[in-house]
Order: sequence, then structure tokens, then C-alpha cells
Amino acid sequence: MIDVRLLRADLEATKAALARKKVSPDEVERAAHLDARRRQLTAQADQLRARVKALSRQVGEARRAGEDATAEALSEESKRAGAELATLEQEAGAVEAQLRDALLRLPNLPAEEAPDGGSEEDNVVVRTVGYDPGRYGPHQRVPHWDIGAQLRILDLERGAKIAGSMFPLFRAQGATLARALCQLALDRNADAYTEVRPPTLVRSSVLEATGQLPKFADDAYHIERDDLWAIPTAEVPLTSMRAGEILAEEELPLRLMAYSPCYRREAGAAGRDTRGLLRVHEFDKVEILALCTRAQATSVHQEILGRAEAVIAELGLAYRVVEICAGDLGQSHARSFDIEVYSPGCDMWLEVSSVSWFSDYQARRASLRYRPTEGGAVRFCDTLNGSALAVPRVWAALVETYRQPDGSVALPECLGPYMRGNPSIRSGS
RNA sequence: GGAGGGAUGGCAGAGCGGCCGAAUGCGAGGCUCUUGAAAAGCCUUGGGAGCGCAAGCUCCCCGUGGGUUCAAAUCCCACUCCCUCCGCCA
Repeated sequence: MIDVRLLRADLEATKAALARKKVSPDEVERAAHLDARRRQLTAQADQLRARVKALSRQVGEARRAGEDATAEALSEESKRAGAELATLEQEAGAVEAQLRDALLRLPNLPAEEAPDGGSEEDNVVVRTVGYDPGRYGPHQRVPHWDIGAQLRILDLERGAKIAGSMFPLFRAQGATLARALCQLALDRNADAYTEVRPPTLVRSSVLEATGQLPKFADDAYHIERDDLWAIPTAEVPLTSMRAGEILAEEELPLRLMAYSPCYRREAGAAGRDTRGLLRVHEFDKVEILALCTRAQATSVHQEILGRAEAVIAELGLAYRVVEICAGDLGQSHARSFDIEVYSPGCDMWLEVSSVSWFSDYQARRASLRYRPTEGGAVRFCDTLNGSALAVPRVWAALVETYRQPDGSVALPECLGPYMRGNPSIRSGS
């Protein structure tokens, strides 16, 4: 969440910044009023509580001195003050809860560098790598779902039989490829990132820390009996791994990566991009993430983007990097770059990674802090993350890009070691 | 799933319902002494909220949330987590 102090220090600037994310000024105004009210109430309550404590101390003293009548009188007085305090505290508590909820629903401020814009249309293509529309032959202009069916490496019907549509089932070398991609991404980042295998079912508080709750509950799978949520990305458990802790500045940037399955209900996306692997409820992904200081954030952001690009480039896929405009930025994001891979079979750019800087928005929610080396007050960390590799769309682009005129798929050499030495897929295998 | 035990500051570990934000030890930082180091001695050492230009003042936090009480780290209840034993299992 954003720092409440922003609402006090410079309400107009905060409203203006959030307006770029299409937040109505009324909503910001409301939070500011709740904050003012809360401070007023807690100040009053504090004063009263101090009085109750002082009186109680005097009761004890009088008792010990044997002055029972005085003790009784003081006790009565304290009791009255206590009753008054209770109502005040109740009111303050209610306002506090409202404020917290309002604050949790306010999105992060967009970074100044983030381009203006209201929607996807206004996103800015930063660079395009390896894309040459004339380079693709008719054998590559076949969508991956057809290729997958032909080669029997993707069986959407049977996936649907088991779990419903948008739950893909990979078979034979298709399954191996899915796993190979994850292994490749992990290996390429193991030089700097510590591998974690986190739980994939988490508590509500964990989903709240990264911003999915309370606003986007409908997008996540919830297991009611145990009140656990299936993670939509490994960002969720990784961000909360050190929640509530105070790190030493020397530990930063703290780099983590994790392979995990990801679960998304895609509640708002019914009917969009539902063919094949373009949008699925369950998929595998390798996420890389860092906790760092504000001063480190920009370079770490570029580092993560560079690493995510490097794997795509190594796989020989055409891609472009798109900077997300303020109006299209996610709730928790301050600044974000998407990597989109070109799918020749669908003739579409597919988002395969979103590399984002969250400033201290998530850290505030998760209470992720660090102690500065040179002393002084504890500060919130900045958080950043991005997909090092998300399987289904990369899988789709690979199969289409590397399809041969004879219908087989000749995958790039870098996958050989991960494909039991055989990076080519032909029917019957 | 059943039966027990536990949760206190960076760590370890005390804590009759009032004098406890908390003894003591260790660790860490500063200073004194020393050519330097060690040793010794002295001092400091949690987080958060509010008011204030500041010095400072007030309040909250002893796993979390409720309750009892004039007063709760201390008593009661619920929850969470950890440990031990039994059961079950990969």
C-alpha cells in the first residue's frame, strides 16, 4: 500500500499521480478524511488511556498505604474513564479498519518515468528483436494447437476431460519440453538467484501482501475448507518469504527464483484468447525476484529484464519489449516492461513476462524492511520481479517457429541437454 | 487424527495482577586504557502511532484476536505456529 503520509503531506500531488492510473480523486479524498479522523480519535484515546493508567497506579499506591477510601474513590473514577475510553477505542478501531481497507484498495503510484496513457493502446514498444515478418514460411503459419494435435504432444481434449477447458495436458515430448523450459530458465539464473521451491497454497494474508487481495479475489482459486489460496505466480510466496523481518542492508539486493505451477481463474477474461495455450488456468513458470533498496531498484529492474530477455533470445524467438503506460499498469506496479514473443502460427504478440518494479508498495503490505548500514531508521525494501520463463506461450511460439516443412519440430540446440539429447519432435515419437 | 508441552528484545533466558518495554547473560556498536591487539572497565543497543520547528512529551506492541479487572507479559477463552509421543501415510 502507499504511505499514508503522502495523503497528508501532498494530497493534490497524490491525487494527480493516482489519476494517471484512473483512480478517482474522491477515493483518495476519502482515505485522507479517514486518516484525519483516525488521528483525531487515537490522540483522544491516548490521552484518556494515560489518565486511566495514572489513576490505576494511584489506586495501587493508596491500597498499599492502607487508604482504602481513597483507593475506592480513585478506582471509581478510573472505571468511569475506562468506560469512556472503551467507546472511543471502538470508534477509533472502526475508522482504522475502514482506513486500512481504503488504503489496501488504492493502487501504487506510477513511476514518473512510466509513459502516460489510458490503455494497452498507449504502451510503448521499446525494442523489437529478431522479428522479420517475411522470414516465416507457410509451414510456420500453423497454430500450435494444430501442431500439438498432429504430433500428439498437446492434448487439450483430455485436459478438459480431467479438469475442464483451459487446463492443458502435455504429452510425450511436449511434456518434456514444458519441463525442459523450466530447467533451462532455472539454470540460466542460478549464477545470481537462490532457488526456492515454495508452497503453492498460501494464506489470505500472503495474497494480500502482493496485492491480489482484497480487490482481486475472483481471479484466484480458493480452497475453502482450509482457507488456502492457490498461487497465481511464485511472486506471491517469494515476496512473503521474508515478510515481517528486518533485513540487514548488506543482504540486499536479495535475489530469489522459483519454479512453480501457477493458477488463475481468468474470471474477467471469459471468451478472450481461449484457443490453445494462449490463456490457461494452470501453467508452469519460473519467476525471478529481488528485494533491494530504493537506490538499487532501477539497475535491478534492468537486470531482471535483461535476464528474462536473454532466455527468450537464446531460444531464438522473435520478441519485443513494451513499456506499460500508467493507465495500463497493474494495481501494485510502479513501472513495468512486458516481453512479448511473436507467435507466427497465430500472428500475435504473446506476453510471456511482465518485469515490474513495485517500489515499496508490496513491502509495506508485507512489512519487508531493512536496517541501513550507516544507521538511522529502518526502511521499507523495494520489490521487483519478472517471469524468467512462463511455459505455455513460450511453448506455443517455439513449436510454431521451429516447425519444419515436413511437419516435425526442430527445437534449438540449447534445449538438447534438457530433452534427453533429442531436440526434434516428429509424429509417432 | 489423538495426547501432552511451549511461544518474552539480534540470540539465550528470568518475570508475586500494580514499582515491567521488561532482570541477567551473550552478541553488536561507541569510549577509556594500550605502540597495536587481547583483557578489563564505562556507556549504548527493539519496533510502531500521534503531537511538536526542535528539545521533548504521550500512547501501543511480551505469537494473534477477544475477555476479566480500577490495573494484564502475568488470569480466562479462541486461533496460529513450533516441539514431543501415538496413529496414518509418500
